[in-house]
Amino acid sequence: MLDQKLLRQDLENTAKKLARRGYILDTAAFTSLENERKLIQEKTQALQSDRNTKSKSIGKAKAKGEDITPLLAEVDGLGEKLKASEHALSELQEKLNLFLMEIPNIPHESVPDGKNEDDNVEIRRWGTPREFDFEIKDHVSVGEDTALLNFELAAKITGSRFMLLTGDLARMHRALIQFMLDTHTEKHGYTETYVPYLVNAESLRGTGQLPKFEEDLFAIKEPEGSNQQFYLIPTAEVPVTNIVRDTIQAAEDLPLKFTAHTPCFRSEAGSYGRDTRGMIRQHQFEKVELVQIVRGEDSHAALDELTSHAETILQALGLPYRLVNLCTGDIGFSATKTYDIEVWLPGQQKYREISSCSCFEDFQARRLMARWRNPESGKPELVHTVNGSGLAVGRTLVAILENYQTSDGKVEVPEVLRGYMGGKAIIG
RNA sequence: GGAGAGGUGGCUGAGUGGCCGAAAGCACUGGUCUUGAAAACCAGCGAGGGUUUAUCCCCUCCCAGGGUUCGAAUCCCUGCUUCUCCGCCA
Repeated sequence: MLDQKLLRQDLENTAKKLARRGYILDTAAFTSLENERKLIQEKTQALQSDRNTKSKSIGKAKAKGEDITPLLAEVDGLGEKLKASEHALSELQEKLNLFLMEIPNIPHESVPDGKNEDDNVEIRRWGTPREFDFEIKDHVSVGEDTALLNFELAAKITGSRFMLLTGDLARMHRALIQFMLDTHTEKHGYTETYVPYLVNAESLRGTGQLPKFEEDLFAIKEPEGSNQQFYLIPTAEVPVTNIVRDTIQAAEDLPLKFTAHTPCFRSEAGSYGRDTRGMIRQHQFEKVELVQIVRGEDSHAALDELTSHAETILQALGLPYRLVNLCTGDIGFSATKTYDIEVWLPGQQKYREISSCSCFEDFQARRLMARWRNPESGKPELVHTVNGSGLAVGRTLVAILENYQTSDGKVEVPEVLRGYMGGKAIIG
């Protein structure tokens, strides 16, 4: 959520910045809502003030034993008026709030202009794609030919866009998670967390998935007699970032650095026909997430640092990748800047997203009311949030299957994973 | 699932209808004292919003949402949640 004050004081300029990402801010609608808000709020507060002073004088008169009937006559009807005014105000504030909640974040100056992913800017490449001296397969063929990956069974058990891993491939999947978590906790200073996979609507509002993107989520059927709606998490970002919702952090505790492995559940609404083959786009996948809660001035440096932490994993696994600065038309709703890390997939002859690292500045923090106490002012200030995948586990598995396939249809185990796999060097 | 007790500022915790945004203690900040520090003493110290150049002033907030009342932290209802005991369970 953007700062209301910013919209009031610098509306045209803000609209211009939002236009860079293709969002048309309805400035006339905002101005009229805001003007009405001001009017009704002042009226309501005047009525409240009136009620307070009159009620106090009744209390005092009563204490002195005076007759209060004339005073009671004075407040007659005030309650109705006040109630009506308060009601109008809360309705208006709800409208204004919804309006604000649907405005995306302002792109950072360093984000390149662009319409869609074709306009993203490559920053650097790491590693050299391997030359194969045999006919290569894509990850689906490698997995199915070794009988370690099965989509048909998953479709029977559940439906499309699910997968089933067996034997050494399931083990490698687990090994990847362990390796990523160990690296981030031991080498990069993150604190491992285990979090709920079901979250409430308030948490999803805090990180920006609600109210706008409900169709991307799996909602749990509401329990009988309860008014709590739960959702399956689309990313660990939601439960982990919400650790700091409604808190004021001490300055010396920042930055907070959390990592968590969780499954992620996405309905993939609007992606019919995309990546239908293979495990690139699933309803359920595992991810190791990195989250940093930092002071405002540190957030863009933190983004660079966090991105490099994710890159470390690919480097250790020996998987070639490139780093991309997403353009204004491709960054997510809540992000002010996003780097995508794209891994090389020989089966597709393409670099494909394997991690997305974003800086949100205070956009999430404002919704979360996540603050820290600045010792210089003594006042609470909004924190900045930064997060990224370190990495998407399923897609990492895809990259290994394709990059490490052998001429006899097996898969070599990357060196760093062998310790997690009982020393195995080849699977399949 | 059953029975009971709770949820108040950064923390502990008092407050059962008006004089309560809220005692007291801790923590924190500033000062006195001290060569310095500690102790002691003095003072300050919740958050959000409106208005304002700013001070002032005003409004809201004692888990959340409703209700009663001229007036609610306090009374009533619903939900959430924490703790204790019993049952069940991995």
